[in-house]
Amino acid sequence: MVTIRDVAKAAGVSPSTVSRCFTQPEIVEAATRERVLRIATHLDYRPNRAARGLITGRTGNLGLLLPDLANPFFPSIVKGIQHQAHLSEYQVFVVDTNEDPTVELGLVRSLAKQVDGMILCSPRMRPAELAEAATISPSVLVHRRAGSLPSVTIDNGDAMDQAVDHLAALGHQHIGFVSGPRRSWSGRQRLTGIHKAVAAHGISLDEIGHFAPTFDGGVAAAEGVLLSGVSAVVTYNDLIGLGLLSALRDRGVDVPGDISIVGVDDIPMSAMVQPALTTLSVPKEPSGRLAVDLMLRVLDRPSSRVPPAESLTCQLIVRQTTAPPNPRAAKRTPA
Amino acid sequence: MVTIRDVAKAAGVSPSTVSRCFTQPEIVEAATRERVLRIATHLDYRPNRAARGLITGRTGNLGLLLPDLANPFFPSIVKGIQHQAHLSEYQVFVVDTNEDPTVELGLVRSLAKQVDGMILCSPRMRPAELAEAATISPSVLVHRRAGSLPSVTIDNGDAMDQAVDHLAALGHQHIGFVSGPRRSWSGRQRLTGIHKAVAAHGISLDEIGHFAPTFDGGVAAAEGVLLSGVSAVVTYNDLIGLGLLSALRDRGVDVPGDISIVGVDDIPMSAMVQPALTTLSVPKEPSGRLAVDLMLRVLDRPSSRVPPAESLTCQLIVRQTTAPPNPRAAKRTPA
DNA sequence: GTGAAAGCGCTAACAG
DNA sequence: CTGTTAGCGCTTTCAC
Repeated sequence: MVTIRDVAKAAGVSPSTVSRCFTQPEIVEAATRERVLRIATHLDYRPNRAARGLITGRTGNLGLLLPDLANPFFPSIVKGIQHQAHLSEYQVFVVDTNEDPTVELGLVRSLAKQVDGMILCSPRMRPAELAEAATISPSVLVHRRAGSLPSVTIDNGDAMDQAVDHLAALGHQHIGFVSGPRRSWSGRQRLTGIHKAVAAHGISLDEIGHFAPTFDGGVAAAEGVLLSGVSAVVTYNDLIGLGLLSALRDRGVDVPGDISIVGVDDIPMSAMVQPALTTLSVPKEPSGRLAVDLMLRVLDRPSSRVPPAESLTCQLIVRQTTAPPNPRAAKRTPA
Repeated sequence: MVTIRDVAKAAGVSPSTVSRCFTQPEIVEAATRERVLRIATHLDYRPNRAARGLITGRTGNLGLLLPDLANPFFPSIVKGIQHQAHLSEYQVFVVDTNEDPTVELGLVRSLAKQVDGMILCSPRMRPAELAEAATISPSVLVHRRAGSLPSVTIDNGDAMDQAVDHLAALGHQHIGFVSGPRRSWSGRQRLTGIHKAVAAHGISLDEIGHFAPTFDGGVAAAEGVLLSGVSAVVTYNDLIGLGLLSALRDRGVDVPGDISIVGVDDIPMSAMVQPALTTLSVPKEPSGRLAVDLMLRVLDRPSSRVPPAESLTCQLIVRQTTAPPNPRAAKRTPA
């Protein structure tokens, strides 16, 4: 392993000078800098970040906590985060909590020493725990807001507006919202959002159950949707929408003929399925990038008050699971 | 931040003793050990792994390189790797190369100092580069074999046997293999495997193009499949199979009525689509866990010759995209 | 503008 | 069994 001393010796300077060439290049004389850098390259010298971190207190690492990497919604976010982190020479530790809220805080603790900050993506822990996590390590929240912690979220209210506008324009008068996990921050946002949107249009809304945010959750929702007599639903996320779509078709219910479906997320699957799912596309890589930006800003001036919350807007993608309501369906739904 | 000295002072012992309590508990007297550990817990002391690494030369981190986290095949592997790594108190740096072979080696270099070893998952680099990577950091390969590097792969030959057995039993006489990236190690394995399998059954095989291992790649493959006149195909992976399925249906070709499809991987989507894709399920989390085991074994005794290559077997999952050949289809295919 | 010295938190000889 | 000493690779005062 080639150390800073090897470079120093080869360049005929002191280790301090070599160090400065990397950390504050401008304060070392151009000529020596060139020489040192050239020799460093030639020797394939790479600063040991752990050693550097020991003294600077900065590791150059970021931690990323997320509930389930196998949920197709998350990989794109991870990619966005990684991309942006690498631009600033940060590495990222990814930790999958397997949807278990009880391990989250412990993981933050065990990672704290090795990272400069944590990005908590859709964390399931309670607000008080979140506040504690932020105490342990500088944290930024993704897809959630809590206290005055920095966060990047999406505008769920606007998203619901778009969904309801679309459905109302198609002629739907009675729609449903298939909700996800009871404790999901986004879920609550979407629920209150759709209530408002629906009121503005003077159409009626049914809340349908709480279901796991998975394909199987959507399958389980089918019965409730049918019983409610709605002509269209917005689902908590695409996975539920896809499961619902599949279960409905299995029962001979036509989509969008009998029931329209709008999902949220725009996961890759939604475009691949037939009929392709109409959905609200939430910016994924951008969210990730923004989260890193926020993190870096926080790290740069820990005390100063940075804009703590960024909000991104979703985009409605009309595909094949939405259409005007079927008159027959209306008959099934006596007002 | 509480250091080893704080604990030492509070316990009335030297830092070395505290250190030993964590690294070699058995050599310190039971009574003192208890006391030290209790105080450490009470103070919420956690060893600084970077500082430890500086002297032991072991970081407690593993690096994981993979081509594309958004490919639904990889998340499960990552989960398996993480799970097993955490059991041994290892953290893992995940790096997504965006399918760019040219950056792989560089990433290995830049990560080398911060990890004890690298897990290279479906690496796209050339064998010589792979050898070089292994020089830089202890490496284990996943889904690829090269030289005598430790690796965990799947038995592609057996997988192709299973696929062809299934298709032959159904009565297919002329099948196709839709191949993926030209330089994929697994792809070559599967190709030679299916040639053998087909020969054993006395049925004929068409190789159809090289396509990107994506849904769109599968869409692009549809024309070639139709032109070839085969009554069934095995695709390089599920994503291609799914794209093909979709494109075929768009053209009014019935699956499995007119053409049967067998994929490889068993990604979540394959079970969710209608008709659900018959596929060869490759063990994903187990592969990941095994890779970590191998890594740890290598790290424990770097010199000794460990069993370098583990091979896992796939399991055929018969779903709805395979059926006996349609007589009409046979007409389209004059022998 | 550059070097010498000190020390980040920890472990590894080496004594005792 | 435990304490002392030295030093991992690096950055950072502080002199010069």
